[in-house]
Amino acid sequence: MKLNSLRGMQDILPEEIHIWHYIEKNARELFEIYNFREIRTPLLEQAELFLRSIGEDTDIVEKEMYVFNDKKGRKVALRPEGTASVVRAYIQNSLFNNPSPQKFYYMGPMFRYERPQKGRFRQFHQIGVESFGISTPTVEAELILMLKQFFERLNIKDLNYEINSLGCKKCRPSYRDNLFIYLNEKVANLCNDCQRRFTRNPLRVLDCKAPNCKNTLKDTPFIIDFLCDDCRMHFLSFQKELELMKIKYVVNPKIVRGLDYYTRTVFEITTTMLGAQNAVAAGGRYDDLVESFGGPKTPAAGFAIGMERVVELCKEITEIEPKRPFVYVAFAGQGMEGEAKKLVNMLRKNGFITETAYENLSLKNQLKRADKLKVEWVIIVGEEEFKKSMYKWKRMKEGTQGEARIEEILKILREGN
RNA sequence: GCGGAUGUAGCUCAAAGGUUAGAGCACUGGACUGUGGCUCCAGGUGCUGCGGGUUCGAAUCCCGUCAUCCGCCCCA
Repeated sequence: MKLNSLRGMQDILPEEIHIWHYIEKNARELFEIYNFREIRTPLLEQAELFLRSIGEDTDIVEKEMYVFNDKKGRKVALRPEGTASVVRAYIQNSLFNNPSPQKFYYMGPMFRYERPQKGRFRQFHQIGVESFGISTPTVEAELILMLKQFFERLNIKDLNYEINSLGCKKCRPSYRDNLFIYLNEKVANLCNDCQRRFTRNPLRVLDCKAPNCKNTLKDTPFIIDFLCDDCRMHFLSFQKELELMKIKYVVNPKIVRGLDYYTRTVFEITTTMLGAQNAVAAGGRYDDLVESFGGPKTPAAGFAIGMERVVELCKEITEIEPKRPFVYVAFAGQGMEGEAKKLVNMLRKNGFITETAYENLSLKNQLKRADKLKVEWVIIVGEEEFKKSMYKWKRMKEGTQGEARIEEILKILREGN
């Protein structure tokens, strides 16, 4: 019987792991420059954490979450996103007692039971950040700027920055009422999905891509026209910040987001290069979430980057060389195998990526293997040279070679590194 | 959850119901016992995704199932 990985879950092979390392390294470096620090939270949490943060009516919770009972019958869930866990950890560890802002980043797998597609998997990876304690839109602006620099580092271009405001506890109810009245007149013309959404969560209707619905909803009122004074000011000064930093953006009143905890600012960064799964990063502000979990009233904002999608873009755009062994140690002649082993250990202690023959191969075959491994240098431990305390070195690309003592060999390798 | 396309060697693909299922690349060994790439030779390259059915006979037709891809939905 052949055992395969579960649907939508894939192996990341050494072949492409270097791209992941490259992206992760850039994220760590950059985020730490902005004083975000890494936090690691469990992959498994009480299911209720996500029900209460993301929202019970959302698709994520309703049909995409991996939920099951553990051996004691507790309802647990694999995390479908990162924010809820970080908020939980922030409260549980009383991190709000530390000076504001508290800034965290994380990277790791998330799980959603979705139908797999290009750029969409059941186990996927996100790099995310969360910033707690500051209510001014300078926080969101900093997040966007940091994202922009992140993508610049990776040489990813042609991204669209779209922003919107969802208002707050004060202004959203009046908008919702208004939208309901408006939609009530048109509901007969909407698609089946939208008719369902209309009763469940009217805001979701705005996101529909069906041509007919789009047309019917041309004149739908938008939330940004119903913002309270505070929210409007917040949104305007957010845009001002973006302009100061020369970030090109588009206000897209249709961005609704699939998680209920967002307030005020939301944003999406999209690309046209990945087909239907076009969001590479998204996030927003969630000023009520910490408090709703029993923490002190704490404004907060964050974003998440879709790792697989960024990897895909990197494959198309940048050439990142995978790591290859640097030196191959070959041997020829009586008793040289042991001497070769000593040399291998020595080179490895000196930090060179070293490979060697593990079986008794002809020198020809050893060189053949070295060639296939694409190593830069071969050191041959040969009987004749060994008598003179020398080794033969060979630079594979040029085919040049010579003899040298060990100190010189190390020097040559260091210079060639 | 809905609609569509596709599953043959590690990879890219042939074989239009009829011999023992093929080609290129890759892989392993040899020609070459102290020198890689080139060439030549030899060779695993395989439950034709899996399970049924139709047929004298199925990679080929039908049904189911699983997987992948595309679209919807949703999102990162």
